[in-house]
Amino acid sequence: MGEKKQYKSEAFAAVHETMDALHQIGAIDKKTMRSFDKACLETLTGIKPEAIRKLRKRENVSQPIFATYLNVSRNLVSDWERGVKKPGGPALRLLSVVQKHGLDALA
Amino acid sequence: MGEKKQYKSEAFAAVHETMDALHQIGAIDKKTMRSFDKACLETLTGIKPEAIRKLRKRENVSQPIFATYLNVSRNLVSDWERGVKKPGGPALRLLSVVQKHGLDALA
DNA sequence: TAATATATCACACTATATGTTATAGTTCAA
DNA sequence: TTGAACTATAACATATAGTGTGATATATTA
Repeated sequence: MGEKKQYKSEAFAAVHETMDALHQIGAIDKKTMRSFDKACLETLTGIKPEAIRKLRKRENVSQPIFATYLNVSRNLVSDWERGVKKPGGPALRLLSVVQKHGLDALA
Repeated sequence: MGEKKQYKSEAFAAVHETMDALHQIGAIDKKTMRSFDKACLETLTGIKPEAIRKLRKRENVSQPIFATYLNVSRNLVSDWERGVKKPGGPALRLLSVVQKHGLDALA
């Protein structure tokens, strides 16, 4: 039903558009559509402390500024980069988005 | 130093570009630049349970799919929408991004 | 001198994960 | 039409660890 998903690549997104069109004209059923969607969803892996620091420096911002973007405390970013604490769940998704599209994607 | 920030509006972003250019040619110093940046950073407010549900329905996805996008558990989305639990920090930022740019922004 | 960035620590909180059960709607085949 | 299988959602309990707050200290920078 035109559900928006998250894909492993733009290629997957393109394929999904085709699948979606096929579904809308009745060529494929809902169940097939659902299982297809699930297969296309991306799985998130962890990120290493140094990778976080590199990412932040790539974006050329300080820890406080970086923290404000992600809506977390400044100390947390410091802890992440030193491996004291590890980002998970929503924070991991945010970092992934920044990796792919930059901090501007959060604006 | 061309730092990338998060702005309250596109107008702010435009103004920042100008400020950035002025800084690069030495018209303004680093300190002024920093304080300007801080003033432009957006403050995140909470989001009501119904707003989360509306947002998800606007994106036309189920709770499990929505959860996968945000990289949270399926039950958590249910709890958010019923007001049992409230998203904060990184999760709030993610929801804000989806509100402004849609789920595709997380792809 | 003053402001900023970063590191570091202690403490408390709650957001989140995980697992389970139940109900209802949908799909598909017998 | 019936029923089995799958999906979505709600609901609850438990445990974890991610996160926030506040403070201090050092080094850098305006």
